[in-house]
Amino acid sequence: MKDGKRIITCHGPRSIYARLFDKIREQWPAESGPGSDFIRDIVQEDLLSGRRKTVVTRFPPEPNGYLHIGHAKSICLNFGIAEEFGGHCNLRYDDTNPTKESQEYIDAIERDVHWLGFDWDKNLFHASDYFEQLYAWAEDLIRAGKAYVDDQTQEAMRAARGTLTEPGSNSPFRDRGVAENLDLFRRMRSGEFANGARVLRAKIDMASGNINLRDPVLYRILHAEHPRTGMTWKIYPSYDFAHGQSDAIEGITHSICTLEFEDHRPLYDWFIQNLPVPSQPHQYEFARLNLTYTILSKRVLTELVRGGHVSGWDDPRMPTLAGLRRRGVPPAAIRDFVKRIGVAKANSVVDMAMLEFSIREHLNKTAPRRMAVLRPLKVVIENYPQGQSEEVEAANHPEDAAAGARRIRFGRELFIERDDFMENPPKKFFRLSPGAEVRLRYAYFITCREMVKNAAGEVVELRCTYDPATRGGNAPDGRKVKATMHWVSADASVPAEVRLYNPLFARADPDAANFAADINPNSLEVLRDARVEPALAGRDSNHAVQFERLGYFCRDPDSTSERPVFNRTVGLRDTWAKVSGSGS
RNA sequence: UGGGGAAUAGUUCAACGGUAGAACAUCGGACUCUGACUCCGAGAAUCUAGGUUCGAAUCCUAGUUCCCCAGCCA
Repeated sequence: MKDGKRIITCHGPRSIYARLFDKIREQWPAESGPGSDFIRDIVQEDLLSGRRKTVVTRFPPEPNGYLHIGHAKSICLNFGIAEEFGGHCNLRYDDTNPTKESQEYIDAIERDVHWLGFDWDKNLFHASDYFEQLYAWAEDLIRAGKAYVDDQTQEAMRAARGTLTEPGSNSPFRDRGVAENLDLFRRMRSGEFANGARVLRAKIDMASGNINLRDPVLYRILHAEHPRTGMTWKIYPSYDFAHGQSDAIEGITHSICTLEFEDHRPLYDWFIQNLPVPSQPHQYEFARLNLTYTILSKRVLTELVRGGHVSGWDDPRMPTLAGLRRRGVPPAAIRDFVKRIGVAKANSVVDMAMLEFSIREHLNKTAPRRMAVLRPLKVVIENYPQGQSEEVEAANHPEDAAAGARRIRFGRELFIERDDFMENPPKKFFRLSPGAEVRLRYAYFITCREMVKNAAGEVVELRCTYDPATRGGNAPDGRKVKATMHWVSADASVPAEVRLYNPLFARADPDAANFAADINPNSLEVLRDARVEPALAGRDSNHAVQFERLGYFCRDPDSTSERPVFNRTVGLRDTWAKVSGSGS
């Protein structure tokens, strides 16, 4: 604290607000930390000022694909705000386009939102729940002379819409009488006309600088089966005509969406003002999530799946929630990540390293430690008695004694990691090399005496000696080794398949328009000869584990009882790889 | 050349006329039976030019750059 320091406090309305904010915070304490952003500020002020008595939000996916981590940002925002301010959040399907939607996606969305850790309780809705009401409102608009049936072809409509810099021109059908409009619209509903024959349009302003206001389409004819309403409807409302009104019906107070809808807001408001809706929702926009080395676009993700570039929506390389789940990413890590990146209106690309940090941070605390050797190199302990073996004790978690310990079989023949041996080690390499002594974790110090090579000159086996006095991993004479290495017993270990994942795209900034060119050919590496300690073999659980010194892994559903398959969720930070320049 | 938005360390987000701060990343160091974790430290930013003000990232003016919009997609 400095002497003579004076802070000129701001009197007037601000300080009053500051006190009120404190009060609000007491009343609605955020779960962990104050977590604030411009949207939460708006919500707070609305509650303070009395403009709103309560907060109701909604997460409104269209069931035309799987949810990805970008949706997680929206889910955490909408459900999070509702929770923090004592309101509720609806799950609402924006199911207004039956040609793109399916039950598979509906099921996947519910599974994924639940998995992420949110619950809509009874508040599950569909835009299709409101089709009848929306239709009635459309007729209201027609009666008020604010909507008309347009017979123009799609091409003619496009031509008459004008361009970004030139105004559009009125449709020749714009001034049709109310009776004729009503008759035509009802016949559209009854299925009398073919797809594309006519549309219902709002009569707003063909010269507006905002193209969304140039007589937007309210209804189009679609003879298609809807996952929920079947063949009942032959016409379907557009997004613009359905969304705000659905919000109003549900009593949504804060309708939070992404930036690209910013210039739909005037249209959103136009409907709210011109229709007898039961409430007055407002729309707010935030910047969607972008991540380096991936593409968060349903279109691209769909093509990745359909084009066979990945094994499915839940391929562990996919940024989908299903993919992240299969990859072994804990939902809590995703929530933490979303909290860290914040919410703002500036377009941004978040470094994938931030996601990885959240994942590691969570897994470090929760994942039991195990030993596994990905690329085995055989080690024979020459001075270890033939035909004998013993058990050593290994802690399940170094920072959590309550996690207990397990016993691991040690014997004359072992496997170590191929990367942990170098015949001609560089200076900073302090693992195993000819003549060097290292510790086998929880077991003994061993020294490499001899290499066995095959005809090609490759090292296929190491002949070592151990120091029986170092049992448990400590030398009674106090001598130190520079490396501690993981290992498994040759006999008492289980063969496993391990799948290593690298970024799906080779560039930090892949081109969504031509994504195939940027796909990383080495995004998946399958190791078929891995060996894991037996404790890992039997378990059905897909709980995350740490393979010591390697990374966090989880059991893949492709596992069989005799052959487990593990996915690498994320590697450990690897300072050595940086120093040596050898990635893996 | 229309309309709507956004510009702060490498990245993401704070700072709401009064000391530009955090996290991730990067680089050092300590510790270590995981080259992990943890701990300590360092470098690193207000788009530009004017103006208002005792004082500007914040207000004003003019510019620059980037993003979105011309589906009967959402």
